[in-house]
Amino acid sequence: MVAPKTIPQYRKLYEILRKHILDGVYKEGDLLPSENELCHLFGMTRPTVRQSLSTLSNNGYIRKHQGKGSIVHHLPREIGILSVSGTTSALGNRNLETRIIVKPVLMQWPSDFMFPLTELEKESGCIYMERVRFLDDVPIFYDISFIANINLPRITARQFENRSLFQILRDNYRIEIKGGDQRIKAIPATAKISRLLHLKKEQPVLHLERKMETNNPGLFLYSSIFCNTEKYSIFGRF
Amino acid sequence: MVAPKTIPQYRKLYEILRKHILDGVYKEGDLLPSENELCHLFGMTRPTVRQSLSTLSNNGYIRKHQGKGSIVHHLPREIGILSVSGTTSALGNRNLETRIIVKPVLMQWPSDFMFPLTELEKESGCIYMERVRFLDDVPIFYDISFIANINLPRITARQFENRSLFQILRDNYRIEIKGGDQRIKAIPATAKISRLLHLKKEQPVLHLERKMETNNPGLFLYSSIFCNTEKYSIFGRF
DNA sequence: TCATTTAACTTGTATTTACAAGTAAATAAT
DNA sequence: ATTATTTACTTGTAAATACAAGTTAAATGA
Repeated sequence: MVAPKTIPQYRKLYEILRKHILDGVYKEGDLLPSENELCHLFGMTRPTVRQSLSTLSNNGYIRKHQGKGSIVHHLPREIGILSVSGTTSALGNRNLETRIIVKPVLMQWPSDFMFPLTELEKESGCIYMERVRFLDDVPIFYDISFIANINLPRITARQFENRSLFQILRDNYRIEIKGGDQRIKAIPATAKISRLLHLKKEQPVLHLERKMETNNPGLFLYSSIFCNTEKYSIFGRF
Repeated sequence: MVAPKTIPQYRKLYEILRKHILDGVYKEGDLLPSENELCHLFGMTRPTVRQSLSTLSNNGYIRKHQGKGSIVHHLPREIGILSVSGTTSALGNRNLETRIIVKPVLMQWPSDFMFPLTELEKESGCIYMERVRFLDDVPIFYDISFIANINLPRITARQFENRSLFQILRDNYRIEIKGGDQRIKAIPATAKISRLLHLKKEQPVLHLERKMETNNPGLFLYSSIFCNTEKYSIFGRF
C-alpha cells in the first residue's frame, strides 16, 4: 500500500455526503442540509461546500434547485465503473462475484487493437486478463482487460479474485481512474461469448469498448466488455 | 421565439470556447490560453474563468492538467444528445436527415410505459411522435418520443422536419435539457424495426430508454431509441 | 376568508486575495 | 557537456464578501 496524499476538504465532504446517500441516511427525494448549514457543520466556507455539491451533482447523486436546495437523486448501483439496474427485480444487496477466466499475463498487444496506441505503450507490451462477473449466480459481464506494462511491478502475481482491479491499482500503485471514452454496439453473441454468458448463439449482446484515463498521464486502461442485457440493463446518466 | 434571459459570463465564455473547439480554431491536443490569459482577454476573474473551463472539462471538450494547462480533447459528433462515431469512415460533415414516421399527436400515455409517471403527467396526456434519422442516407436511429402535454401550446402544429426537437423546445418554449437517465440493452430487431432500419429480422439493435430532465421542474422528455450499430457506434464519456 | 405583499430563507453569480502544488525551461554548478 | 537548482509559469485549493434570483411561508391587507 502507498501513503495517501493530503485530501482536499471539498473532497472529504463529497465522500461523506456520498456515503450517507449510498447508506440511505439521505434517501431519494430528501433535501440535503443547506449550503450554509453544511458550512457550519463542517467548518468550511460556501465556495468549498459548493464545490462538493457541484461534484455530487455532476456525478448524479443530487440535483440542485435554485431557491429550494439540493435533492437526493436515485442511486445507481455500480459494478466496477459500470452501473446496472435490474429491469425486473428491485434493487438490493445482490450477490456479486468475479471469476477469472484468464489470469493476468504479460503479452504483446493484439495487432488489430480497438484503440490507437502510443509508441511507449506498444514497446511496453500489455497485461492481459479475462474475467466473468456474476450477479446472483447469473453471468452478466465478460470482461477482457488490457493495461500497458508501465511501472506496475509484480502485478501479474497479485490476487484478483473478488477484488476490483481498480481497487488493486489504487491501493498498490496509487492509480485512479479519472474518466474515459467508450463505444457501444449491439452484436450477435459468438460461440465463446454465448458459452461464457449462458446465452444462445447469435443472441444480441451489448459490446462496450472502453479507454480509461488515469491520474498517471500516458497510462490507460482498456476494456472490451460483453454484457448479457436480457434481464438487466446498463444504466447511465448524461 | 422567447426573449432570452441574461446569460452569465462564465456561460458566455463556455459557449465561445466550445464553438472555437468545434470549429477547429483549437484542435485536438492544443493548449488553450492559460486561465490568467483568459481573464485578461475577456475581462473576468479567475474563478469565473475556471467555472467555464470546469464545465468544458465535465462535458469532455478539454482535459485539465495541473502545472500544464487545458488541453483540447477529441470531438464527438452529436445528433440530438446522442454522439455517434463511425467505425470505418473518417469523421466529416456527414449528410444528416430526419424523417417523420408519425407526426406529433396528442394521446394517452401507454399503459405499460417504460418509466413511472407522476399524476400530473398522467392527467395531461402525452405528445407522441416517431422519427427516423439518417446518416449518409443510411437509417441509424428509430426514435419514439413522448412529452407530457404541459404548457406546450400549438406544439403539434409545428414543423419538425430537419430541425431538432430540442431546438424547437428551446426556441419556442425556452425549455432546455439539463440531463437525464438512460437504460441500454441489446435486443433482436422486431419486424417494424428491421423494416425501418433496413436490417434483417432478429439482427441485434441497441435499445435506449431515456428520461430527460428539463429546466422546467416536472416536465420530462422520454425517448425510446433503436440504433443500428452495424456501421456506427454510440460514443460516450464517463 | 382570500388574495397580496413581505420577509426569510434557498442556490446562483462574481470579485478579490492568498498560498499550495505540479510543470517546464532557464540558470548555475559540477 | 551534463546534472542540479532555481525560477517562472501553470492549475488546485481555500477564505471572505457581496449581491442577484428563485422559493416558500408568514404577515398583511382588503
